[in-house]
Amino acid sequence: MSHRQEQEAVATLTGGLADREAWSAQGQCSIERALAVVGTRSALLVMREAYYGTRRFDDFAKRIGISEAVAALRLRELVHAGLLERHPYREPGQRTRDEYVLTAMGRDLLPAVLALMRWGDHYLTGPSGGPLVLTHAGCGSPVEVAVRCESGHDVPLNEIGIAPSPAAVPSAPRVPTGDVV
Amino acid sequence: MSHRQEQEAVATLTGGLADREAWSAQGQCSIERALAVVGTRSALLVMREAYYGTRRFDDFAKRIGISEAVAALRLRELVHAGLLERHPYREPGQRTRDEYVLTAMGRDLLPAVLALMRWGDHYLTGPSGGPLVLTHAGCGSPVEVAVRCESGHDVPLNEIGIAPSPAAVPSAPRVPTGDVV
DNA sequence: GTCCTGACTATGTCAAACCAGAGCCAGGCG
DNA sequence: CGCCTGGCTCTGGTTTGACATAGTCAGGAC
Repeated sequence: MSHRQEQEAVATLTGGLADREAWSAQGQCSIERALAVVGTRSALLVMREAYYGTRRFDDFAKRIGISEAVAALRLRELVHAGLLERHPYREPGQRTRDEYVLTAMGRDLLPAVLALMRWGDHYLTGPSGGPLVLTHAGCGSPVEVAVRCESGHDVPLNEIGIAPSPAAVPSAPRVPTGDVV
Repeated sequence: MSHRQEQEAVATLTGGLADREAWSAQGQCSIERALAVVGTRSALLVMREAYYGTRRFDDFAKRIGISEAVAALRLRELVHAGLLERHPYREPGQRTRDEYVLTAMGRDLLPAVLALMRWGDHYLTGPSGGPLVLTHAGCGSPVEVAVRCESGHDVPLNEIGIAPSPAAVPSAPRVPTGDVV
């Protein structure tokens, strides 16, 4: 069943994973877990609006173009999942309101959303690209999403190796949440 | 309605976008377009399997854990959208079959899927991280997804500037001399 | 007080996503 | 020739996502 498949797969499965009859990514896969949280259209669009700076309930609903019922539901879920936090605030002379602000967890999803956006720019729009251009505020160059390794090499997509996590091995250097910004 | 919002937004809206009452990302947004293609759980999981090297109909259904009806539907959609190609092949001594292989368009979605996976590893699993480790085949270091600019700088998430694309905005704000920000 | 606005909640409906199980067709094998 | 396997399609049903409309509730403005 797996004759020429390995050659042309994007990633290379190693360390016992190569026998695809022997395992399934089902259940514990991080992609599935992520999709359980932000796997709906409206959830990702809520995050998009949050990145653009939207904080208030009505604005989310209006700017995304979803009903208030859906906005309420989605915001509640995202707060519960930890991507957003809800807290009261008050503008001078106004009553207290609730606003929804990004947490570190929510901010760190941005690369995934950006990657999706860049892909859409490239393949799903006309030759002019997408409607928005993202630039590095420091230098003005366009922003891109790159796959690379921690040694700093750019990693071509066909040079990715996948191995089972060394769960039994003493913990590799792990960034303790929240400093990536 | 936009008082203190700009300060704490992740990205900075520029070039006329700052007035959020005046525009909406609705409709032309590349994120929305991308979601129209891979916005379902099963679509992204099909892509995941394709990255792992899966090519055959039954294997997609079995390894993802979706019904064959859904697999058939999703594969047809992804072929139609251009992420996969279907072509016949035959193993020696076997009858001809169809296989589904990634196109460039499909391969280029990998960074988005990887970013999602890394995020899931980080925030949705225990301290040991996700079940799979991705490494650069060349050097063995773990793979990560980075946001950076074309000049090569790493771009902290709060240093992203967003401007209307000079080509794609029909009315309103002109940004004449290249990139402002 | 009454009004008005922002932030929701409630109700009822429709479509899409998914599942389980049965059926169907092509073609190599015995 | 009939069997079996791979690769689907069909039927029928549930769950989830979304919409539109209407209602509630708190609290500053008047």
